[in-house]
Amino acid sequence: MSSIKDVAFKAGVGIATVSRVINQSGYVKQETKERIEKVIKELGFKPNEIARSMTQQKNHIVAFILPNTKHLFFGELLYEVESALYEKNYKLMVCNSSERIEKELSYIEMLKTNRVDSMILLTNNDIAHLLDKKYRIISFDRIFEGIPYVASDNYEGGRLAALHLIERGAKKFMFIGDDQQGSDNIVNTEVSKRRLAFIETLKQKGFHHVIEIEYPLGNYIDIPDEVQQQVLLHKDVDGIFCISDAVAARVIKTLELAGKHVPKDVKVMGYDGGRSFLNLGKTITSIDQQPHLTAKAIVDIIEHYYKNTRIEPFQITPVKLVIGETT
Amino acid sequence: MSSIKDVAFKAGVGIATVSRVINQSGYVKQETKERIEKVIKELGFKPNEIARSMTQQKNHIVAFILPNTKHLFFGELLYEVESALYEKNYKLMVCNSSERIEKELSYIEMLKTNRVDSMILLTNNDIAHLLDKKYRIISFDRIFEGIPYVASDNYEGGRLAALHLIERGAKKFMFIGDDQQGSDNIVNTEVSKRRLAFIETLKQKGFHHVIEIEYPLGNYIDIPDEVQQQVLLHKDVDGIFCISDAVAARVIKTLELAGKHVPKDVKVMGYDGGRSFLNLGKTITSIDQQPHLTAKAIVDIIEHYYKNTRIEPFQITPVKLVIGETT
DNA sequence: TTGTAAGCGTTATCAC
DNA sequence: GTGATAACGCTTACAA
Repeated sequence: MSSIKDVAFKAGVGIATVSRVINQSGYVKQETKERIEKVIKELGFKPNEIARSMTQQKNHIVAFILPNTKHLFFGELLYEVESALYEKNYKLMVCNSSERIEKELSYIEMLKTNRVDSMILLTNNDIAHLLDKKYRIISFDRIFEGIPYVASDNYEGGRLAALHLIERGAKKFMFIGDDQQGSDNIVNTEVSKRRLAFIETLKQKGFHHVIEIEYPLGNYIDIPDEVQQQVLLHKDVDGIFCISDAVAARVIKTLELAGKHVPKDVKVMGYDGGRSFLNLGKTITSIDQQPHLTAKAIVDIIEHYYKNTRIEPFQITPVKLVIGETT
Repeated sequence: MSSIKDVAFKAGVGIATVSRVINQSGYVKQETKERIEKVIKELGFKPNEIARSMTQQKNHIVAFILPNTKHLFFGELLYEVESALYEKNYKLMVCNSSERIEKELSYIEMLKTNRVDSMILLTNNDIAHLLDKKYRIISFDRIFEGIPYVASDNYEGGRLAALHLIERGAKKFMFIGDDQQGSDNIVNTEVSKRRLAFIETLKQKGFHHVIEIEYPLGNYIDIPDEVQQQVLLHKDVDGIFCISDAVAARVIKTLELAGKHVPKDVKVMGYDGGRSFLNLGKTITSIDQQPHLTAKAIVDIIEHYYKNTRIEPFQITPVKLVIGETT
């Protein structure tokens, strides 16, 4: 690959002038500029980004640490984040943590070694004390002291779910989620507000008894058998709000296998947007997190980091009720 | 961040010696080594990877260009590729092309500008002539002249599908796929062998008439209404093989809405592995591409590139029949 | 308006 | 065993 030197030599100018042309910085005589551009084209010269990163101590690469890219919501979020970054000319590195803290840490090292210069963090591990504030870090959904975060409006999501189930005529409610969502957990997560809002809203409307099923945080895909048993145990429940569409799908299947009709006997809602394209049977009523909006908020913060402008401590993006066939 | 210079100064040695210690190259007296390691720890020094890339003209970053990360199969493949690369200490950049050729080209530029030093390409666009053989490029599923590629055993997949449907008692067959899969297309894809094998195998078993429905390549998620109408039109068909689980899911839903029972009236198979965790209703019988195996094959080729060892022109990885509730 | 040269943080060569 | 020093390809003072 030809370098700036080759261009300078062939055009009979100094390398600084070539640099000025490719960066459109400083003054260059029109004539010189054209000559240089011609040579650049002839040689097919492209500036070496590694060398640029070297002088600027920045590479405009963002790392996204997330549990995995298999979960439908994560795949969508990743897609939106990458698309939004692309517009602004940042590049995205994916880092599957599989929820393992040691993998997360090894990825976080990339900030110290200048492999990436900013990082989006989506984790349930309590790694706050390991996050150096001097780096450009953004958290999604989890609240870490001193780290800006982005989340969709989980409280509103829980509220909408409660109101919708009430409107559909449900009288006896259940909430199903994984236990990291509890408000008294080590990791403070925005997600816990789904349950909170759901229960508070029901209370306000006169429904004081809500069955809460929480289970150990899993792989986002499978839910334990006990949960399914619990669902069948409470035969009078007719309105169920699940922490995700994946959980809702399982719950619906469990109910139907047991001879219950959804939504006639039981109304079931999920969370994330119901965009499950492999949705055999019914489409799920859900709360859409609108990942394109959270992605935009994340990229906004990243830009503020790079521009050294003021960063809001957090950004909450709107959610939307999506009515499917399960309520 | 402290540099190698700071370490050298504080340890009272030259920078070359420090370099030898961090790279475990060349001879360093045990005593010196220990002193340097102590200083490294004290300073929290980490070598700057940008500078390293500078001298080595390599950054061990791999780009993965793919249509999107929303499709379940892509999300899985991405996960497996990233995991396999992680083991070997490579980093992965994701590049959603949304099937747009200009985005693909802009990502391919990253090879020229040294932002990444190898690339996995998953595309339906005919960009063979734009791919410079001097770069480390690997294609998934598509055959481009002179570019090594990896694919799962699509022929075997089609064959297994035919045999399974026959075994389940189907007599009248249909294939549903998108038209880029046709063998006479501009882009030569391994995927076309699914159809080929399906039809050839049926013929061998005495079934000579297969209805083939092909439609313009879509976004991998929606299938056109016409396809669904076609499905209902051929009332005597009782064995359908679809190009993906996503398509199969739609077909099944269409059939069931029309009052047909799957699998009693019609047996339907998909492709990709049936791991649709949002699978309400029935689980789909499918051909598992075993993305962990293709991922491994891809990473193998990448390693050969870096080591400058001989690269096989292609790698075909095994598939597996997964029996669900739709056949 | 342009060119020279220092510097970014490493690695690698070559004396000592 | 070890330490200067040149390179890697660029940006950016500073001088001309």
